[in-house]
Amino acid sequence: MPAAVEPVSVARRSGKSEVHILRRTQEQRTAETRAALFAAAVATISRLGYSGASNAEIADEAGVSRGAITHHFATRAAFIAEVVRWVFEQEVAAYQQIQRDRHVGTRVSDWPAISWEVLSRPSGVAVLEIFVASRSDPELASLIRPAQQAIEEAAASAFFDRIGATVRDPAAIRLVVWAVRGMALGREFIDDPGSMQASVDLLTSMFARLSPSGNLEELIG
Amino acid sequence: MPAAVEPVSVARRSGKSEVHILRRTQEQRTAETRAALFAAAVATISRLGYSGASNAEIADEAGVSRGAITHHFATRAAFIAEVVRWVFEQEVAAYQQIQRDRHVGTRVSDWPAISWEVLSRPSGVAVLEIFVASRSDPELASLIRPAQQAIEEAAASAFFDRIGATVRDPAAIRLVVWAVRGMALGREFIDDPGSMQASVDLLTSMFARLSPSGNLEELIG
DNA sequence: AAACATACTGTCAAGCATGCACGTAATAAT
DNA sequence: ATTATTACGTGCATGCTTGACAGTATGTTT
Repeated sequence: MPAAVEPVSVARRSGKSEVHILRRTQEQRTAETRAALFAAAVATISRLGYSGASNAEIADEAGVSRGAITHHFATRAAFIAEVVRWVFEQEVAAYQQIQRDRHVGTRVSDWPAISWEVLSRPSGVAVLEIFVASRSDPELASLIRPAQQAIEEAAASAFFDRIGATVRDPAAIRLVVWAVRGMALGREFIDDPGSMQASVDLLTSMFARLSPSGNLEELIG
Repeated sequence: MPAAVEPVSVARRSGKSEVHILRRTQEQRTAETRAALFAAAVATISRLGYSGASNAEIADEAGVSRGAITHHFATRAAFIAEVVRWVFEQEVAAYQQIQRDRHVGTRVSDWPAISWEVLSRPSGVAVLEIFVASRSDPELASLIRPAQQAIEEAAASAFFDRIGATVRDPAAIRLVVWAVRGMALGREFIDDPGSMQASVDLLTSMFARLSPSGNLEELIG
């Protein structure tokens, strides 16, 4: 049936050959579809929660069929693991961009606000949900474990280097990251989500009062 | 078939009637089975994660059949919601017992350690997993919402009353509770789970240094 | 332009979880 | 004792999700 509709790339007859208005290289098609799938996964998990985010839902959100997911990723666990890595890359970039654009991050008291801004976004909460889900999925757990370690080290470097820390005690950074993650998650379950900001501000002010100079030793000493 | 095996309550013939060694009232049977199911739910969620904790797994862990769950709870969501309430009751009791037995809780700097001790237990993490799962289950979400509010108020009272707070600012208590929950969750995903204690200790020392007197105004001021 | 490679779609089978219906065992009531 | 009521076990049916496969469309190479 040559009269079939072509939803995405509209075709026209010009002479004998068909030229497509939207002509993309295979590389572009792959990159765009994968990006759309990653974004759709985050959006769908944010909207429906992890177990509500089936491949069918994600594919619908991305405007493709489930087969596209099957084609690009060997298994669902592999797909989700790549979603995690994609988000991590964006988070690292966001850390750096915030530090650069707003000239913050040189003092430890900047950490809570920066972490909150990055990790409280839908993608941050989505990744946390994936982490929780990985506890019932050994395959997924084994795939995201290395990614988790990588992000932990990347975040640590981004923070420690910025303040010029002499001791790289992970306790402070873990406190900030997981406390902020916990608050981001908790925001989903309280009546007034905006009120969680006050708790973040309190953590920030505690950091600032304990380390006026902004260095880490003063805080952990 | 009178020769059938009776696995739990052994029967003996004495004269014409059968007396059972383990004779419990219906009330006792119900209470014990429900308690076993609650404990089994927590244990199974801790071991396999929420979506790995099917009713079949939980029933196996409790030593009963799936039918027992069906009998006692109208639906799975109702079952899980009662698990949450059961855990909350235990948590409130644990808060009070710790404060009583160890004579702590009169200073805000006691909060992190007490919260950690209670919320980092398997049941605390299990409840958090249930909360996350409720995002994809509207029925479950609507059932645990009131329980969540109740525990929040109960915890607030337990803490505020104990330190004799004049201002009952929820920001501090939310910071502690959700930061601790986040750290308890994070502990499941780092290489050395024991190292999270250092972050809890850091939070504790920050509270102590900012509020040597132990009252809340000093901390949030 | 023809042949090939890659991207994507639609359908099907298998597995698993929940809820339901019915059967059996244990306790309570008469 | 008997009958009733409650507690619990077991098999069936439905719905949903993932993975597999065969087919179609689009892009690339020669």
